Order: sequence, then structure tokens, then C-alpha cells
Amino acid sequence: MTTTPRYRFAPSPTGFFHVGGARTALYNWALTLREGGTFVLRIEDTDESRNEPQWTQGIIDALAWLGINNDHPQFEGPYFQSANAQAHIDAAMKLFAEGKAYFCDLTGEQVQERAKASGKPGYDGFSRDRGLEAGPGRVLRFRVPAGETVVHDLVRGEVKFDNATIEDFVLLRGNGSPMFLLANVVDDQIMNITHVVRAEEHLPNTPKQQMIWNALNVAPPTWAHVPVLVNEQRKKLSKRRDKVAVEQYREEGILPESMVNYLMTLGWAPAGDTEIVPWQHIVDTFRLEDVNHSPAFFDIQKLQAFNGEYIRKMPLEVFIAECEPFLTGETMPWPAGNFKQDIFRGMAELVQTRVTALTEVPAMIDFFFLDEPAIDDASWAKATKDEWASAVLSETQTAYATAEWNHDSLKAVIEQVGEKHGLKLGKVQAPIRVAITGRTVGPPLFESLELLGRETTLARLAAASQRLAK
RNA sequence: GGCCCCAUCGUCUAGUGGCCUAGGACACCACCCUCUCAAGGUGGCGGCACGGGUUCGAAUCCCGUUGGGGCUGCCA
Repeated sequence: MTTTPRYRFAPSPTGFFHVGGARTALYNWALTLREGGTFVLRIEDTDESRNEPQWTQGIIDALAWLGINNDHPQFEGPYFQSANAQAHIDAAMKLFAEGKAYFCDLTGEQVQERAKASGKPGYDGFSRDRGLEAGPGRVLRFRVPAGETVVHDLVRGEVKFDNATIEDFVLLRGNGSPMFLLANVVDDQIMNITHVVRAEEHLPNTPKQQMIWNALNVAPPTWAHVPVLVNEQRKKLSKRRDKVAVEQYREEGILPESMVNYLMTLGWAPAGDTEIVPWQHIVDTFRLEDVNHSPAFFDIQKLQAFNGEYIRKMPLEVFIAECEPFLTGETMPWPAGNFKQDIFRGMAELVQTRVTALTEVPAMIDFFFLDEPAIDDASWAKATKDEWASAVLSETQTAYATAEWNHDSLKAVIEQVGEKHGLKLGKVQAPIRVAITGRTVGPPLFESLELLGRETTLARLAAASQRLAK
């Protein structure tokens, strides 16, 4: 009889959802999907001092955004670790009854003092044979057996630990509440978890947990410890120091497809010469055995490059629809109500190749919807510094008053103006562009003018001439 | 300090003893294209940490050194 694999992702709700956590979740999810298993989401909320309910919802929302949600029959949860507290305590007491754990009345400070005095770090097993019963303030410690613990890890291979180097760790706090090491194991047993795929920082915990599994007479799961994600200093990504919130990347216009694809390439690569591959391809080919052993730098620049590619790959209609939330609403740079969908539609294709995040779209087309273009001083100075600028502006204005209003002819007009002054199109267009858009860079000018319309164009050219005359 | 993990271009990686004169991607540079900016195209820069083995042959296996990281909590 073969049991279907059961993977799990067990975050603790102590802050925004971390990109490292997202990658771990994705690894589990990909494996679940390919193997026809189950993905269990379990919120590890046993640290009452740090948990906040809103973070739980944040995790669920962020996972859903990445495509991990209960629309899929293979998704199970969320469960809450706190709901199993009694089972954790029962398991602990079973270990105590069997002599596999014992109570200790030393406080944390006392443990430290003893360690300092003896010169050996950690707990020294002071209460091992004192036969203490449960009581207020007494912690339950696991009696680490002599010998060696060998962890079989799908990405690391065999990792051996000398039990003598592992202290008798705490199972139950002085107030009776279960600790992570225990709760985590008991929950995995209750939920029939077969594969524990998590970040490498948990590797030192694994021999301890494996001993708990054995002490509880249950065969441990298959372990896999994937490398951590690091910052440019090659330190583990931290919520305090680094930009790690999945939510934030979402707000900044990163597409879930890009995030998913990029995260999967940290520590692993699809076969062949392309990294941008469909999720289904990843599901079909991802293997833990192929995961790299060393930490990976989370490179925002590369994430953005992925995102740019995903944006460009979108069918135009999809792009237009996806931009919608970023173009309407209070925070837009233009007066409410000024946005015109048909103008954006006309520009969309030209905008699409020029952004790496959807949040960049408004700035690309703001001049259409602003009553006056927002003139950037540096751009203005650069584009109008030549003595011919004034003449170009006024001559263009005159010609545009009667020109045929389509981008080809608008372009031809400027070419003629340029020719008169011995200037190439690249040069002459500069003052016009600044007059109309406020900047020296932006989407193609003549298509923009066509959509802007004659009236506004002439008004802006006139305004620019006036400004230049001052 | 102790335990554990890791080590290919700046970064992410391919590589599982001969296919490696080490491949791709991001970034960077140049050129082409071009109304600006992009996109696209072409090319360039740039790496097996070091030292010993093993082997006919090593980026690939072994040992050591060095360097990095994680853990070392009545957090998870």
C-alpha cells in the first residue's frame, strides 16, 4: 500500500509574509501537485507574545496570490497549531510517563549561571535524575539518549549528529504550554505528514525532532532542508533589515507569475537555457534532489527583469485589464475623473514594452490626463537649451494648426521643421516632447500627439513658447 | 567557543570523471535598429576559493586550509 504524500507549510504569523517562506511554500506546492499529494497549511501560532491575527490572513492572502489556495482540492487547511495544544501536552506527558522526559525547576538564568560556571554552554542535565513531578514554573525537558542521530535529507544526504552535543531541550514551558519542537512534531503526526520540506535554518532542529518522533514510536517523515535566501551581505533575509514582504512586491506591481517563476529559480533551475517557464513545466520537472546546497541571493533587479518579460508576454487585452487597478483610484497623479480608458487603450501597446512593473504605467501616460503637463526642470533645461528651440516650437505650432492629424503626418511636419534648421528628427523632437509631456523620455511622441488631439497639443506648444520667452 | 551546512562569472544557475576552449540568465559595456526611452538583434566583459591527493584524465571523487552561512531561547 502506498500512501499519497502529504506536504506541509507551517509559517508562524509574526509579520508580513516573507519571500523565503513563499519559496518554501512553492517548493512544497510544486511537489504536491506533481505527486498527486496534499499540501497542508498549518499556522504555527504557539508564541502568544508575537502572534497577530492579521498576519494570519496576510499569509493566506499572499499564498492565494501565488496560486496556493483552496480552489485546489490538494490544498488542505488552514489549521492552527494552537487548536492542538492538548494533544501536544498529552504527547509530552506520555514521554514523561515513559521516562523519556523529565521536569526541571531551574530558571533560564540559573541554567545560564551553571553553564557559565562549568564553562560548558547549554543545559547540563541538572534535573535528569531528580525525579521531579510537574509543577508551576517547571519545564519539561526531553531526555536526549546517548548515541548518534542520523538525518536522511533529500537535499543534503546523510547528516550525522552526536547526541552528546545536543542538550536536553525544553518540550513544555514553565506555564505548561508546548514549545515549537514538540508541537511541530505532534502536529505533523496528527496530520499524517510524510514530507517535511523547510528552510535550512531548521536543520539543527531536525535531530531533536527526529528523536521526538522515535520516542513517540512513530517513523519520522522524509526530511528536506532547502538553502536560505540571503541579502547582498549574504545574511539570511530578515524582516527588519530587508525588503522581504510578498505583499509589498504585489503592491509594487510584480505579477504573481513572475514572483513564482523567479522564486523557483533560486536554488533550482529548469533544464535548458531558459529560466522563464510556465508553472506547469516547473511542476513537471522540479525535484528536491536537484536543489542547490548553497544560499541564494534574492536579487530584486532580476525579479524585475522577470516581471518585464511577463508583462511583455501578456496579450494586449490582458495587459490593459491588469493595468486597470493601477490607473483608477485616489492615488493617481491626475485629477479624479480625468482618466480616459480609450486613450489608454490607444497607448497600451506602446506602454507595454516600456515598463517592468504595472505601477510604472501611470507615470508613462500621466500627461494625457493632467490639465498641464508636469514639467521636469532638468528635462526642460536640457531640451530647450539650444537657440533653435524657440523657433522649432512656434513653427511646429503653426504647422500643426492645419496639419492632417495622424502620427505619420505629424511626424513629417517635425521632420520638415528639422530640415529647415539642419536638425535630425531625434534632435528637433526634444523641445516638442518636453512641451507636451514634460519630460525628455516617454512613449513614442507622434502616436501620443494623435491621441492627445490638436487643441491640447497647440495649447501646450503655446504655453511652452511663453515659458521659454521668459 | 561548540555543533551543523555550504563553496562554478558581480548575482542566479547548467555541469553527477572525458561532450568544458566551463553553457545560459540578470546586471554591465559596445554596436545595430530607432522620434526620446524602451523592446528586439549582434557581440563583449567576467567564474570552477586555495593546497594536496585519487585517476590515463577532475569544476566534478577524497583530505586539508581558507572563506561564508545557519543554529546554539521557557522564539518559530
